[in-house]
Amino acid sequence: MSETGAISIDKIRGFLESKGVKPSFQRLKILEYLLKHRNHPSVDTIFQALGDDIPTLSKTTVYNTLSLFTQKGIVASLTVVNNELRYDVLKDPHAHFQCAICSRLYDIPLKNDLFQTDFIEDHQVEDIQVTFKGVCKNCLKSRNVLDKTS
Amino acid sequence: MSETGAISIDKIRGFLESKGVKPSFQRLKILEYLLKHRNHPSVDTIFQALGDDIPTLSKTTVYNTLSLFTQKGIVASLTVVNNELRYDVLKDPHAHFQCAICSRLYDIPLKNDLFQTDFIEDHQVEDIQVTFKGVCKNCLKSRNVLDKTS
DNA sequence: GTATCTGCAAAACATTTGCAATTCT
DNA sequence: AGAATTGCAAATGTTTTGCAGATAC
Repeated sequence: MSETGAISIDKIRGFLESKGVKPSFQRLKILEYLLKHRNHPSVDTIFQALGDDIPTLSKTTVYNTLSLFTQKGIVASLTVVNNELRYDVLKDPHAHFQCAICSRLYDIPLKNDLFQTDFIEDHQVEDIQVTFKGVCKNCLKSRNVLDKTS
Repeated sequence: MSETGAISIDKIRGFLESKGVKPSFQRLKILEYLLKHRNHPSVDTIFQALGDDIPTLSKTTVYNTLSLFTQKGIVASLTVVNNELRYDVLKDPHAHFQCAICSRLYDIPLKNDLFQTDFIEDHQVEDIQVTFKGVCKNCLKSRNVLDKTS
């Protein structure tokens, strides 16, 4: 497993405090999880994953914490997959690619300057979400295998 | 009310048949509604609106029909607003602008050629959704009024 | 007459809300 | 003790499923 975002609990605590959020154990663990797993987890995924560390954890707390984080600009809830909220730690603006087959979400860097606009058609733009849908490289590979064998 | 897409029932019937969908009364009415109201209605909106024409209509049928249409590539379900599915008749690729205040959805034409790509990072792209979020011109106006009076 | 389509009722989910118990200082 | 946080249980809202009745060819 990739441990890309291995950040110390102390740094996370400091970060939360700097954002005006009291760093409770639950909040620390949830943010740590989000930083470690950059695959846009759902509330349920987070809840399941933290169950081992925090046996008394309630799903309500996960909901509460994520909406607090959203308010404070720490995470963003994004384009819904299968009617459930997915969360993303805020970082450089990027697009998402969602596979129609395995429904995995990938991050796509956005180099294009289309997204520098502050106004479109008199509307004031504050956020941009770009989602590509299609078949991801993994599923393309499996599909090719099938094509060959059939 | 704008009646932009006034298309005859016969044309709609022919279109459905060409897509391999049997043109039942319910299906005709639902597609007619989608063509006439290009404001990304929710299942409930469609259900309410057609209640007059089809008193026996069931919400299940609206769900069934829309997922059939989605399968057949006639409509696309899109980025969820307030956790409900919204539907769009397929037409030229375009972006959406969602107002954070009144939560209205606007269509934004996409002229940029960023979206001609068939592949990004080895993924095969079949659909692109671009959603801008912010404050729409109407709400900007009201906000300005408030600013002046306060 | 058989396939398909429709629609009611119930079930399955995700999310929110009310409130009591817990924790922190 | 007082304020904030947590978590259970119930409520809400959307979507799905099972199945019986209606409809179409």
